[in-house]
Amino acid sequence: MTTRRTEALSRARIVEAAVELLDADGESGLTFRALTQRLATGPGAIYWHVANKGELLDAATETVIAQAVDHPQSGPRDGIRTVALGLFEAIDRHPWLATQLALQLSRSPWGTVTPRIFESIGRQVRELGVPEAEWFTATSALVHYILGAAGQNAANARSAAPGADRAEFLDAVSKVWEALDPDEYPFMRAVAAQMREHDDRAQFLAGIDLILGRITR
Amino acid sequence: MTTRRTEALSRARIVEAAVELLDADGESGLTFRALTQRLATGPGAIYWHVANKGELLDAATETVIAQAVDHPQSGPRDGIRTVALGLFEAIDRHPWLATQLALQLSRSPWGTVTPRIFESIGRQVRELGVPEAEWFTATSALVHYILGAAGQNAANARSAAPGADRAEFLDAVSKVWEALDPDEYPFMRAVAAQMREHDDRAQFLAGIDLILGRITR
DNA sequence: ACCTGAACACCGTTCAAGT
DNA sequence: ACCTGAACACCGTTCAAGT
Repeated sequence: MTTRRTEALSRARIVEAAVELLDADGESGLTFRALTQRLATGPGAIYWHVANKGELLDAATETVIAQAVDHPQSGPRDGIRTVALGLFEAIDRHPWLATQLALQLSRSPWGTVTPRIFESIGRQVRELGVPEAEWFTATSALVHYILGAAGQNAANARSAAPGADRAEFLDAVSKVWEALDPDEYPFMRAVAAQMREHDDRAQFLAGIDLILGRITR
Repeated sequence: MTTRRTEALSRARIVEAAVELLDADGESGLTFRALTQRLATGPGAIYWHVANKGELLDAATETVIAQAVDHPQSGPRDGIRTVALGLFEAIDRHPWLATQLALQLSRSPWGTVTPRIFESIGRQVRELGVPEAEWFTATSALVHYILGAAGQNAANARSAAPGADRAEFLDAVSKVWEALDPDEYPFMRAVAAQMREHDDRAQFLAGIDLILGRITR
């Protein structure tokens, strides 16, 4: 579906098209051929506005994540919950974010998005009254949990049979875990039952509260 | 450097060569051309033993991670520390593991490695006396922290100037953080100083202890 | 059963040329 | 300054053919 070009090409338009492709077809959906077709142009035009594919991916991530990390002012505890849920929802809506953020987090030097997330959480950890020596550690624990758990949730949502409802899907996951070798996987089996009465957001927030509880004792 | 072929090709030999390529040149170093050259064979031969590149990557990950998750028996608290440090070291030695594990964790259904890690940690969480309702949440928090923090450490280690020593590198990171905009990044700046007297393993284990709850809670 | 290697479809990126 | 599009180097994968 080639969109007829109405306005001049721009970095913003290119990034916007990239996000659309990623949302529609996942990471493998973003190619320069698909992009040139959608923008009715040639690869050279895109390279005029964007250095390479990595930069494009970073820009797409930044655009989509920006709103989620805006600092709230409801107090540190709810503030952390709000940012965490914002990231959770963003990743749920754009599953490719999970991979992208994981990659950025394990890259050095960091890009622009990751420090923003750290800053947003870290600032509130500080306000929580955590001793200074633990600021970085506590913030790391929260950020890694948020991004990791949200990514896992998105993967689950993505793999659920399109027509099937949630209960069916959770039941299926639960069955897979229960089918594991009882000698090798006693824990996974024990926890499989919990899968059935599982509310993603509630479960996710329970994790946040658990970590918050430990870091504030 | 083409290794002269002395024994017949096998899945094990292929996976071994894949690990060597990944260790030497990172994720981009593993290509079927490099693999065929190193094994002195053609692509068809490899496809006889391995379904596709994804399966090869999974097998490489599994080989290298297997030892780290072997269950210890020193009691749950030290057991978790041992497994965590084992994963930390494995990721430190094979930095491509960080990306690979993150990808596997945000894939559904899970492969073979991720459930093993969950099982290994989860089993000990249970022994710790954590209430049943929190088993999954606490285990998730630990696993995501372990993999995320270890990945970050590996990225740091990888990007340190080859000749430079650790102190120099940490100083450089610290300077980058201190150079951030004071209005937008007060937290990152405040935490930058801690970077200078930073022991990776100690810092990593402090995170584990923080999530576990200090001492006995 | 196992291996060979040419060929295919597709990718990111470049660049001389146009406006 | 911005865009075009053919061309390049490289990728994972296939498959008819050999042993």
